Amino acid sequence: MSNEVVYNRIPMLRAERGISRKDLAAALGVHYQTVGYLERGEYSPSLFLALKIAEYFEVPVEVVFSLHPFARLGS
Amino acid sequence: MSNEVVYNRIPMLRAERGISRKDLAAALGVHYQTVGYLERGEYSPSLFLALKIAEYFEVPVEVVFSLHPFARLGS
DNA sequence: CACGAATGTAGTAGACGTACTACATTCGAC
DNA sequence: GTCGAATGTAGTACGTCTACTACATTCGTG
Repeated sequence: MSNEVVYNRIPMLRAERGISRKDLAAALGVHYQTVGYLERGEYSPSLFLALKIAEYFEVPVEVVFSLHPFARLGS
Repeated sequence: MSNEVVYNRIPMLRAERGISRKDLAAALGVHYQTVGYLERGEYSPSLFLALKIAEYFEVPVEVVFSLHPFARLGS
């Protein structure tokens, strides 16, 4: 596909909860480097992993992932 | 990853709107066979495609895709 | 300084997602 | 019965996602 850019807020959600990448990876059942790749935007996760991430953070998928850039915190 | 089963309601949403697979595929910018594979559950879409599908149907991702089976219409 | 924790970079390997072509099947309309 | 539309099946090819290992960097603490 073309232009497959998916923005994500994993670093923010993880920072909010104060957990490390390693802990998040363990909770999701993926390799800790995989979380690193996602946070750096090197690629976007599979739908399966995205759903697990949203489920883990207890937020809708749209809160974590978006086709359009997220607004900065300062409204 | 293991057990990567993602359930989806694409056939229902498509039936509700009365559009063909070919039309949906064209609207999403993917091959019409790709939609067929998704509906038959042969594999789950990328997050990018999943977000576009939800956006197209104007519903949250969770309405279209789930890690757990959807309830039948009869409550 | 030495150490560990958290993160970034590099590289290989295999499974999955998508494109694409071609043909089969079902079904309604003419 | 013939035709087209919608759908299912088969198969190849390629790029992306994930796992995994190893090493580098930054930073706080003893």
